[in-house]
Amino acid sequence: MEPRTPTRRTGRPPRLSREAILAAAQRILGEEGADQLSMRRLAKELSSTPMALYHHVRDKDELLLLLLESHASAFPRPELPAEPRGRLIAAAQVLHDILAECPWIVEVLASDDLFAVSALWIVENMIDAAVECGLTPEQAVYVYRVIWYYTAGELTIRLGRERRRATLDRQPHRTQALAALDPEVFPRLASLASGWDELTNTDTHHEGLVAIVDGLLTALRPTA
Amino acid sequence: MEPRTPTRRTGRPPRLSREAILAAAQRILGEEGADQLSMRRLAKELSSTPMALYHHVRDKDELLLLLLESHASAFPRPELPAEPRGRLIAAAQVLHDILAECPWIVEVLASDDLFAVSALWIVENMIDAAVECGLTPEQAVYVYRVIWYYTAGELTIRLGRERRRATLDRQPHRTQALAALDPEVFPRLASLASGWDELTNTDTHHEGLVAIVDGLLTALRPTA
DNA sequence: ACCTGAACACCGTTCAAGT
DNA sequence: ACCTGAACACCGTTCAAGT
Repeated sequence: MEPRTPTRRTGRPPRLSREAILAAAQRILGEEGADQLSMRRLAKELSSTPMALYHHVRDKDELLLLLLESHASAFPRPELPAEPRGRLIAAAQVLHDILAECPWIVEVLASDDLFAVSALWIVENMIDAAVECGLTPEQAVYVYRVIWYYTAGELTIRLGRERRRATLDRQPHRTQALAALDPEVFPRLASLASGWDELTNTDTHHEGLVAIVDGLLTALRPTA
Repeated sequence: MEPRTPTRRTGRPPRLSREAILAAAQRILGEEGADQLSMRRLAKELSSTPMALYHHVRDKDELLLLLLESHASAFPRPELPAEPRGRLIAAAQVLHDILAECPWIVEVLASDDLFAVSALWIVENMIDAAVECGLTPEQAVYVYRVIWYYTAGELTIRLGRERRRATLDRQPHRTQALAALDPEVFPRLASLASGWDELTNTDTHHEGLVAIVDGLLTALRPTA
């Protein structure tokens, strides 16, 4: 009379799982960098074949989005200020901080400017805060987009720098190219040449973000 | 007594040339898109072999930079306003307009945030205008960088959209994903869902740029 | 149901040889 | 000097077959 356990399995028991695949992918990402993460390399890491992976993820893009998803959901979710301008800035900052640890995802995200669901609360907060700042919903989306472009750009260039570091910097450095410029036609660039690398390597994301938010708010807000 | 012509050629006469290679590359770019431009495809276009190309360009990156170079130098160079804020904005706008026609270059440019020499006058003008706005050279470079990130981000996402269009849009659209959100936890996103695509497809680069410039100037400028 | 092997249709680039 | 062919060391993905 005892019924057969309803969750009876059929077929071969799985050797791989999404979790195992994601864990292996994270290992490669951490130890060898995003450029080394290929379906073939990942299969090797799991002592499996490339094709076995396609039983657990639809394609490589889905794999990358799953990685972002797990990274974003593990990220500590900070208290946001109640005051709208501060909330907008703080939310945008979290967005940046989450993605700064996986800039390789921007290439995937760029295809359609949207996100992992576990990061959607950030977008919601940004738009809501912008509306509370006195903007229309349409303007709020526009503010969100400008900030997203800024963030995506910073990440793209961050990724480029990382790649460059990985390729061991054998190419002539930009400082030299700048120093070689004719100071008659490029006075500013020529005089800045020696300090260029230092200037462009400093992290100024946050100040830029604040300035952008304030610029947008003053441009759009009805002058009360 | 007549000396032998000093430019006497030795060896085999060239069948390929940089110009021919660049022209063919531009043809592929225009007709089939940036994704189709590979060294092998380019060789085929020229009825040659992939390896013949390496006699005229160092590698694929150099080829892409040469393409940018020729594109940028052909671009009409507009009069810039004398007034510094306007000049800063106008220069940044040209930068954007030049690159908007070849967003695929951003991946290459991103490796080190610098340019084709025939676009350097823009950077020079941006930094010079920022200094004339009352900023220090260091602040001016920082302003340039924020604008460059914004521009690079817009281009990256533009490229993504183009790629998406090329892959024939067979994936479920974001509007659906947004509409499926719980309006209790994502009230803003849920209510915007139906208009999302339209809102995110409109070109708002210029307004964003102006707002960013003004935001940066008010944040940095000594309150006179 | 889950996994394997071989194959397809590509990449960028190096190297040794040909004219 | 300029070009070719074959090869190296990869990609993501599909398809037919195995257990």
